Amino acid sequence: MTASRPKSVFNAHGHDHSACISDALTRAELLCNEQGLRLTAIRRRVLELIWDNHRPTKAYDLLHTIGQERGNAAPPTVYRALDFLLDAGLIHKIESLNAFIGCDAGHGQGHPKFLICRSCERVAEIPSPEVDHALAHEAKRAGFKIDHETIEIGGTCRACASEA
Amino acid sequence: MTASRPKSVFNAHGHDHSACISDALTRAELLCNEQGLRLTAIRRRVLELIWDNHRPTKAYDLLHTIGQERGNAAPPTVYRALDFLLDAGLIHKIESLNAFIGCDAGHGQGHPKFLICRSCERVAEIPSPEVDHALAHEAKRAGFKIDHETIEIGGTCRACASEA
DNA sequence: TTTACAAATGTTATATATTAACGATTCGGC
DNA sequence: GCCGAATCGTTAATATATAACATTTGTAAA
Repeated sequence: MTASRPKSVFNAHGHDHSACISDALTRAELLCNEQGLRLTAIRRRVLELIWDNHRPTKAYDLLHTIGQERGNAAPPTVYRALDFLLDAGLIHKIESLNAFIGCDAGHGQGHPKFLICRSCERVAEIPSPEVDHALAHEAKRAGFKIDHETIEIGGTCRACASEA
Repeated sequence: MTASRPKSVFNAHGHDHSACISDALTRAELLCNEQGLRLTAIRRRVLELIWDNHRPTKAYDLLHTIGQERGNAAPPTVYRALDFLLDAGLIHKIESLNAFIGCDAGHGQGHPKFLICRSCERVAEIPSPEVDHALAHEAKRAGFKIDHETIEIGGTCRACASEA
């Protein structure tokens, strides 16, 4: 919980990102302790690699890195760790990119929603009770019971727009 | 533009689906004529196969069908047709399923949004100015310029819920 | 109408993404 | 220490998608 944490990942120039990583790992350990889950070495390392930056990470990038570090790693090594982290709510999958991003709990109580900058490739998780409410309203109108929401907004962040 | 067209694809029992298909193909031809695009035999057939029902269609299902019909077909055959139809706005990709659905223009002026029933696998394209407005508001707050929205809501439709 | 260029398609190969299946190991409770 | 469950190693298969280059076709200018 460092003062240098940026308000938005889109203004992340020179922020103390090591704090993001260590905070995420600390939160993961707390959550696993609370829930009796085992944050094994592989799982922890995968989470750490995903938090290496604020860009979504691809499964095969993880596979290559883990493979180099351990001398061996097959796809299931990575996908099992990803499944665990997804189930634990520690990461999210970005469907439109086939990639994974650390959960920073920025969605609050609602479903996660993402702003994805196509220029810097950073992804911000945003809360929006307004969007949640509007979608709940649409679902109710259609008699549709919502289980899961995939909300991924692609575009250009403020920082990249002002650079252009 | 047939009277038997259902209000929702979730209440599509016994509707005259051939009208859905022919309407979609007619609209495609009009749009291509207007815009100077070429709706070739392969592209037209792929669009027709996607409109075969109101469920998302996978690329390799198309590949197998086209392959049988033509005696030959490699992945690029299908993916190039899909790219064309996507660019023309005639189909949408459902990112969370890696599958494709015909555009029925049900999103009106806004970005497309989908209700996806996990039980009957039907997909409904819904308009929602309310959701569009809420997302535009969030984007403005973040200084984010929206290019594209992926909004895919998974759950259970009314018809499937009442069957259970 | 021939030529020439661009668009579309054919073809081969490969990269990326994901899961199945089964054996070996390790962890935690008894 | 023993046992069952969870985790991991390993091999293989399946699913999704793109790169690269050759060939053909459509179209419009010369």
